[in-house]
Amino acid sequence: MKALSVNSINTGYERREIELSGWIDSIRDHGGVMFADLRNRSGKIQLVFDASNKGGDYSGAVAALRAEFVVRVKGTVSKRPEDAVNKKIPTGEVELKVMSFEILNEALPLPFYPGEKVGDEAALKYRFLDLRGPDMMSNLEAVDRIMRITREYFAQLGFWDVPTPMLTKSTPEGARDYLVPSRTKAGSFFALPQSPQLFKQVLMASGVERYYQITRCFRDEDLRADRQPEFTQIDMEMSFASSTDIMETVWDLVEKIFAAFDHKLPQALFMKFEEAMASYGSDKPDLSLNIGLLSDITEIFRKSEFKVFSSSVEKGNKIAAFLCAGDFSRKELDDAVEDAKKLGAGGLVWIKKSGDELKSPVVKIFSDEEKNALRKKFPGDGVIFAGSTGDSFCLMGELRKIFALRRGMKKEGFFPVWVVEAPLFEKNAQGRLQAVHHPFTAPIGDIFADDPRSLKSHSYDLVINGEEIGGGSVRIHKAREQIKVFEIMGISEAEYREKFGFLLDALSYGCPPHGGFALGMERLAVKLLGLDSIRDVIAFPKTQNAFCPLTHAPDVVSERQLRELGLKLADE
RNA sequence: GGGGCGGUAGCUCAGCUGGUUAGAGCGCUGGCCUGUCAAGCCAGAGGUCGAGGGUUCGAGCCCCUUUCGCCCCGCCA
Repeated sequence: MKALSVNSINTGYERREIELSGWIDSIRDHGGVMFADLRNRSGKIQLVFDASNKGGDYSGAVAALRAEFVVRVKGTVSKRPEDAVNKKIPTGEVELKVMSFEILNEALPLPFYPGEKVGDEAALKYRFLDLRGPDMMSNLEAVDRIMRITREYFAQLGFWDVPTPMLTKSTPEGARDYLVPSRTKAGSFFALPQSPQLFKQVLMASGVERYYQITRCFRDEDLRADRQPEFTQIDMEMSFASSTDIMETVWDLVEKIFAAFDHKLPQALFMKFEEAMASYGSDKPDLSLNIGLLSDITEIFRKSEFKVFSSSVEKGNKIAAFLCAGDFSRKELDDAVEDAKKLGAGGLVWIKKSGDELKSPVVKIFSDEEKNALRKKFPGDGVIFAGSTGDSFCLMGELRKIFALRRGMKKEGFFPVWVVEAPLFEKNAQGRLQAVHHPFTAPIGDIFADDPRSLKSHSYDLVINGEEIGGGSVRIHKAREQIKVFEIMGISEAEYREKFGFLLDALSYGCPPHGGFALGMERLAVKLLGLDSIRDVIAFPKTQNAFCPLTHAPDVVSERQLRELGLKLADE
């Protein structure tokens, strides 16, 4: 196959006769001479159909060619006149004097043209046109590059790509499953995997030692800009490895991927989960925000005359506060209070601080002691914002983010951080303990002896600029520890045997210690390319209603298909 | 499940306090034009104003219902 990249055609090709295939991009007919661009995925070059040129077939081209027709052209590369050089394209110094052309396929007038900015509905319905544009084309190339680097990297380290089932078993916790009815076992269902988690652990029990996979995961939950019902994980697991081994292995890959896009990542920081919550109010701290960290000022106001605070503290709430440098107008402060209310706060206290001077409608209620303690907590100038409603750290963390973005307090570049040692359990809405990470995460400490609520885990999430790029952990590799975790979570023996029996079996017959990690490939790509939505790196994404406008999936099926599966639709 | 924004020509959008025949740019069709590259100039075609109902003498505009798209909360171990 002859591979001539359009972009590589330059003056070195002058007077050479070449043949190119591609699409007709912008036609410019001057009457007597017609220009058009030939575009394919490798670039664009100007075609010239000249009436005065022997064999140029100007009138044939004018009559026959339209935008986005697919053609094969033969012609001679020639240098453009000095004053006709186009600096905007790499091939701008040359053009192809077309001697003959063949229309490989015609195109109807298009709803929109490749590269044109168009709304999501049209873009997804005519995705092939959208993808034909240079931006989407380069996004697809970027994803290919990420996957190729990943495969080469893991192969070199002796990781094996072991595919795991797409038709598998529904597991009780986590996201809603996509279900696939079974024909041979009517009334039973497969689930599409939410991740290959259990299979990769079984592979460790099998002695694979080093596994990786670039694989699809499915979760039937509501969509967001960074969430699709199906997405891609770069998944890995290794035996006999410590947290550090795994983080280093993942980090080297992430660095290589960023380097392939000319980004040098700064060394990732390590931050304990606790600190992330205390300083950022989030398990996904955004270190690119140039705004004061959260502070706990609960103790300052525990006995305050300012009842908004003291009575909230009495109810067991904490008071979280941060300092935002710079001045706020009255309107901005009012907006800030509105923001806080929208997030579910009863209100928001603001205190302007300049040197030792504190100004605010509420500051006259504060005692001297309280004022001094505030000055000590926040030595800088600006506005102190404080909130005491419910989960005040989470809420103030959100506000902090909103203000920083609104006021342009965001640093350029990537700020990676490992968030480590998340608690093993948290209380859910029903008051039961559930796993913060997942129930297969190994505890730090003794699951049998220690208070489960105080146990931390061998977990590590990689966060870049406030976005979770991936997460992993060292796993529990002993059956009796795994069983203990299920028990703490209030899962009955019957249930964990039924749902996780195969995992417990695998752990019971000589399973090595192991751990692993999974990167969200699309999220990584979006960060890398500076895009807003993972739809931009997925060739055929779904809308927010999990619908595909291109294929019209999901769709109804025939009565016969349902019958074969032993299914009947409920009325209405 | 909830909050917000939006749906007007093929595409991107404007449309005032409810008032005559709903506009623009791009694209499309035809004509002119020999150096453009988002070509230019002239002319033309193109509309169920997402759908349904209501208020009104009169609705693209107001009200209700519904549907689709986007952003967010819940949810996503």
